[in-house]
Amino acid sequence: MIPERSLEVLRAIVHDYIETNQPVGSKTLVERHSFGVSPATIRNDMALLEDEKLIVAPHTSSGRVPTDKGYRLFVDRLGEVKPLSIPERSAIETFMQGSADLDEVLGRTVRLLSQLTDQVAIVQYPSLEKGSVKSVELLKVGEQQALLILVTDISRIQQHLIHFDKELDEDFVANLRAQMVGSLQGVALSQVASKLEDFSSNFGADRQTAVSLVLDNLLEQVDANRQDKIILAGTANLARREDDFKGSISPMLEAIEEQVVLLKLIQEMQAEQHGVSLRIGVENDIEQFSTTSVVLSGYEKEGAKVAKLGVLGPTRMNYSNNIAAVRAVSRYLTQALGGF
Amino acid sequence: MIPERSLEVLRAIVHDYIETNQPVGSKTLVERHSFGVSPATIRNDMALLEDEKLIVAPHTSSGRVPTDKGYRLFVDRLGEVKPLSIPERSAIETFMQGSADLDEVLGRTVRLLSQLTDQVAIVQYPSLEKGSVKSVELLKVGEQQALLILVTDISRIQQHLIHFDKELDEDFVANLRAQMVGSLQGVALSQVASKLEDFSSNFGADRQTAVSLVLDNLLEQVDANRQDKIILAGTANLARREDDFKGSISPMLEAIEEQVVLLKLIQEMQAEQHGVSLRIGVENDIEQFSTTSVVLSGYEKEGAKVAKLGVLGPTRMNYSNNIAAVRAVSRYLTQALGGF
DNA sequence: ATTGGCACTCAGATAGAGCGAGTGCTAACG
DNA sequence: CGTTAGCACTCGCTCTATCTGAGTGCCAAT
Repeated sequence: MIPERSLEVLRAIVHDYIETNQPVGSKTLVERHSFGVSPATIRNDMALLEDEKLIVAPHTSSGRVPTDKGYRLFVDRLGEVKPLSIPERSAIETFMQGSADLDEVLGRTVRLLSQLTDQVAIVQYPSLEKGSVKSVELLKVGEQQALLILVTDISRIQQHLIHFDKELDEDFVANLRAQMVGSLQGVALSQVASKLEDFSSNFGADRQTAVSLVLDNLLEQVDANRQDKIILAGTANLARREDDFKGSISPMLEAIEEQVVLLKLIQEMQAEQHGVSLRIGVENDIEQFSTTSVVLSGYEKEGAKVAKLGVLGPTRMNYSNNIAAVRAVSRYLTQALGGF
Repeated sequence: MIPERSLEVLRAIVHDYIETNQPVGSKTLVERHSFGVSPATIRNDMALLEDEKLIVAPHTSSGRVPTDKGYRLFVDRLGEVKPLSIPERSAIETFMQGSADLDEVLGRTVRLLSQLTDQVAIVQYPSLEKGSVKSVELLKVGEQQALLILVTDISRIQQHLIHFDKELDEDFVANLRAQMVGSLQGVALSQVASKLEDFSSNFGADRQTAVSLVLDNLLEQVDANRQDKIILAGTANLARREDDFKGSISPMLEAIEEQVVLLKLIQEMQAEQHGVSLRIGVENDIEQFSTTSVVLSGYEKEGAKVAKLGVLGPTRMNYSNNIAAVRAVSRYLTQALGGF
C-alpha cells in the first residue's frame, strides 16, 4: 500500500504540473506546498511513486511528470471535484436561457461546455434507439416533390425531400399520409420496419413505385436515427495546446472531423462513479487519442439516459475543473430538456 | 515593363517553391528548368523581380521566395489553369451521384472540394435574399406543440418547433395553415413581412396570442434565411501545413469556427475573371488570414448566382490546381442543382 | 523515519568553427 | 548590349565543445 504522504506528493505533483507544464522536482515541491519535511524525504516518496509507475522522469535528472496511471489514481482517489464558481454558474444559467428547440439547446450546450473547460466539447444527439414516432407527415411541395417529416418523442425532427418521376396528385398524397399516420403514430422506432411490412398492399399497382419510394425514405430516416450524431465546439483549443500532444495534431483533427472514431469512443465508454466516465491517455485504445483524455457524462430526458456529452483534451488537463463542468452542464441540460 | 524571360523566371520560382517549400536559388533554377542561359543571367532577372517586390530573399544569402504580389502576378498572368485529371473528374462524378436534398448535396460538395485541394473547403448555403416561399406548413405534433415548416424555391427547408401555452385544436391549426398558404405561397421572402401585416385580423381575439406566436416564428425563420450559412470540411489540412503559417494556427481555427469572419470575407469577395475570385495573403485585410489565400467561385441555380464556394489555405498553395478544382466543382454543383 | 551532505547526471544554453548555397559585382566576351 | 565566368562576401546551418544548474540517488548521521 502506498503511504498517505506519498499520495499527497502525487497530488501536489499533478497539481503543479498541470499548472506549470514543467516537470516538478523535490525542492520546488516543498517550497510550494507546506509538507513538514525536507526535499530529501520527498525524494524518497517520489522514488516510491516512480516504482509504482505513477510518475516518471523525462530525463535522468529532471523533475517528475505524472503518467497516465498517475492521473488515473489522482482522479479516482485524490481529486476532489470542486464546485463551480459563482460566475461560472451564472454563465451556465444565462447560456441556457430562452432556448426553444433541440438543435438550439444542444448548440448552446456544446459552446458553453467548450468555454467552461477550454477544451474540445462534444455533445451527442439523443439516441432514438428507444424513441417512438410522435408524428409523421407527407407534404406536397412541388409538382413532383414531397417532403417527408419525422418527429420523434424527444422533439428531434428530420425531414427529407423526395423526388417523384410522375406528377403527384393531392388525393394520393393525403391518403398515403393518413395511412402512414394511422400505422405509425406512437410506434417505437424499432418497430417501424415490421409495421410497414405489407403496407403497400393498401394501394393500387400504379402507385407501388411512389409508395415504396416514400417508405424507403422513411425507413432510411429511422435508420439514420440509430446512427448517432454528435456536435462539436472549440477545436481551436486543441491547436492552442499543441505542445501537450507528442506529435502533430492533424491526425487528431482528422479523427475528430471524421466523427466515426469519436462515436465509437463515446459508445464504448460507460458512466462510472459520480455519473462521470473518464479515459486517460492510452486507456483510449485508439491510437490518435493516446495523448488525450476524455471526460464524459450522460444526460437524461424523463429519467432515462438519452445521450452523452463531455470534453476531450490533452492528458495534462485540469481534471477537477473539467469533471465539475461536465457534471454541471449535464445536469443543467437534463433540466432544460425536462421542459419538452 | 518586365521582360518576358524574367516572368518565366517568376513562374519557375513560384512553381518550385510551391513544390519544395525551399527558397529557390539561381543555380537550382537553371538545373530544373531549361532556360538557355547561365545562373548569372538568372540572377540579374531575379534582382529585377526583387526590385519589383515580386520576390524576396528571407536572408541575405539564400534563394528567393514569392511575395503576395508575386503570387498575384503569377495567378493573373502566368498560371495557366490546368484541366483536372481523369481520376479527379471521375471522383467528382461519383461523389455527386445519387444525392437527394440540398443538405446532402452541399455536404458532399464540401468534402469533395476539400479532398481535391487538400485545403479547407467552404460552401455557402444559397442565400434566400431573393428566394421565394415554395411552401409553408403548420403541423400539430403534440397537445401543445406545432411544427412550422418553410420550404423555399431552392429546396432549402427549415423547421421550428413551437410550444403553445394552451392546447391546440385541429380546426384552428388547419385554418391558420390554410390562411398562411394562401397569403404566402410564391411570395418573395423579402415581401413576407409586409404581406403579413394585418394577417392576424382574420382571427378572433382569443386566437391572437397563438397566431402572433406562429407569425413571429415564421418571420424569424425568414430572417434566419438572410443570414447566410456556411459549411466547412478539411480543417485538419490547416494543421498539416502549419509551418506555412507564420505563427500559431489557433487564431485561424478560431476565426473559422466563429464563421462570422468567414462570412464577411465571402461577402466582400466578388467574382472576377473566369468566374473565380482570389485573395492572396494580406489582400485579405483580416489579420488572422494575412498568411492565407482564398479561392472562391459562385455557383448558380436557374441561371442566377445563389451562393459561393471555395477553398482556404496557406499562400503557398497550388493555385493552378485549386482554381481548376473550385471552378470544376462549382460547375458540377450548378449542374446538380439544375435537377431541383 | 528523516535529514544533510555529496558526487553524479544530463538537458539546455552559449560560443566558436567550418560548410556551403547563394548573392552582387566586375570585367570579359560575342 | 545582353550574357557569362570569376570571385569575394554574406550568413543561415550544423557540429562540437564547454559550462551551468536543477535535480537525483545514495549514505551516514540524527
